[in-house]
Amino acid sequence: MTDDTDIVREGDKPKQSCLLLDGYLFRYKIVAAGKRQIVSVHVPGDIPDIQSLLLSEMDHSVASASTCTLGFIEHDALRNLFRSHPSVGDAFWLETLMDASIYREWLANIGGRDARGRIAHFLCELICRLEAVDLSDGKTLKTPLAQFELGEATGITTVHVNRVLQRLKAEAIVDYGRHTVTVLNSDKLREIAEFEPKYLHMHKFSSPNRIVHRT
Amino acid sequence: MTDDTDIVREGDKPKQSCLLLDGYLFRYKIVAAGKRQIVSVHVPGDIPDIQSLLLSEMDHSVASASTCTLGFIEHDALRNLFRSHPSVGDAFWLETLMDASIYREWLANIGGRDARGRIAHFLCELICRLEAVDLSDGKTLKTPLAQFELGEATGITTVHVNRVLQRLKAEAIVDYGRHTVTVLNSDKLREIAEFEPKYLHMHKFSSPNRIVHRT
DNA sequence: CGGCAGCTTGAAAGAGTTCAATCCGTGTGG
DNA sequence: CCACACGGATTGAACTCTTTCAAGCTGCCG
Repeated sequence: MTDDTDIVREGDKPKQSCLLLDGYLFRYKIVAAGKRQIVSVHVPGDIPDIQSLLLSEMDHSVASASTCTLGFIEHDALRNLFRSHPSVGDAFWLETLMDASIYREWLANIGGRDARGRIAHFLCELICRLEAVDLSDGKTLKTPLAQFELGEATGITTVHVNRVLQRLKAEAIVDYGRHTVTVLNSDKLREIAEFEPKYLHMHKFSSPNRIVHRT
Repeated sequence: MTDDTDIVREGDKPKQSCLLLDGYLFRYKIVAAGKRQIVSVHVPGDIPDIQSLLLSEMDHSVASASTCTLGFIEHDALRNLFRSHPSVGDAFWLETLMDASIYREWLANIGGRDARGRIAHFLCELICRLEAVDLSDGKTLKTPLAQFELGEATGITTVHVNRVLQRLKAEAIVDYGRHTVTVLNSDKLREIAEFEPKYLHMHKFSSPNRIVHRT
């Protein structure tokens, strides 16, 4: 699956869900103004659209943010799986609940912070989630979104995202490169973001992070 | 339960969930800046915190927006209920999914629209949800939030909320009174809001809207 | 070696915020 | 039953963050 390709579109009625194995994915909605709002970003291990299991029609789209690898699981298989193993059902529900928790935090982020804070918070969250699946050492990560997409995720103009990123770099806090994001001063970054990771409910995971079932 | 009282607080580990029978409830988070962000509003029939069933520690607070009536249901009872009746489990999961869908729309709303559009959208959604439970005729509703709270929900300053509301009234679109909100021109309101209710997944409900189990 | 997508830059305009004072409705105590 | 008190609503003016527009730059793919 290559860059910026839709995997499911608003209005679709998928018969399978996907599991992200490698790369980044994001969900977005089109705001009538013609703008696109990215509402979540997904990292390997996530199951970005189990919701289609119960809500037949997609209310948003899912697209790949990078070259990525996905596994597809038929809805029927999923349904059988969690009928016979209630704990699997719980796990899916939990996934949904954690998604919701992240949405709440994003709302607070976009609704309550200025551009600088929003971007810092976005990055803190991503690092945290990547560390949990061993894809970051807390300092470096593969750039998930282009600058303009970062803007679409945080509700900021491309131009302004750019200026904020430049300042963060000049202040030796983060360097948001095209391929790699490098955190230069994570204390400062967290401070700007007022980052408090409790909402990620990370303690739920011990390694191995997830048990994955394929069909 | 009277006005603006916390029902559950961030950090709590509730052993019961509540069902909103009458009045309004909202969830909020404190952004470190000292601001409060309201992340959702609930109307009668909603079960605002089933999530505590699986996510033990609250990552946000729930408060009453008005005098309201609630039913409490023990977690143990809930768990038994949906263990023995899988379809009830589905119903709860569905509730969570619909919440998530609303969060996504709110993100698009706050991230993508200006103050006027945000407020219009907020109102359109509320009316739609209230109509579904026969608490509005589409023109009139009991005011859910004070102006300053409307600001906390949409990420706008009280002062600016006030100015926007004044204009909406002057243009004969909505009259946001202290006790009652009156829609004067719902076509125009929807137009400003670019409102598209698909995300509410309303077709899921036929009357009677919900089957409620008490213990 | 194009050419295009995405990144940069500058200047000007605008939406929304901040601050600070005033008003108003309602509920409370005397 | 009146008067004060307080939370919320209003207003005005100054200010600033963010957007907008528009043009130039750059790295990378074909």
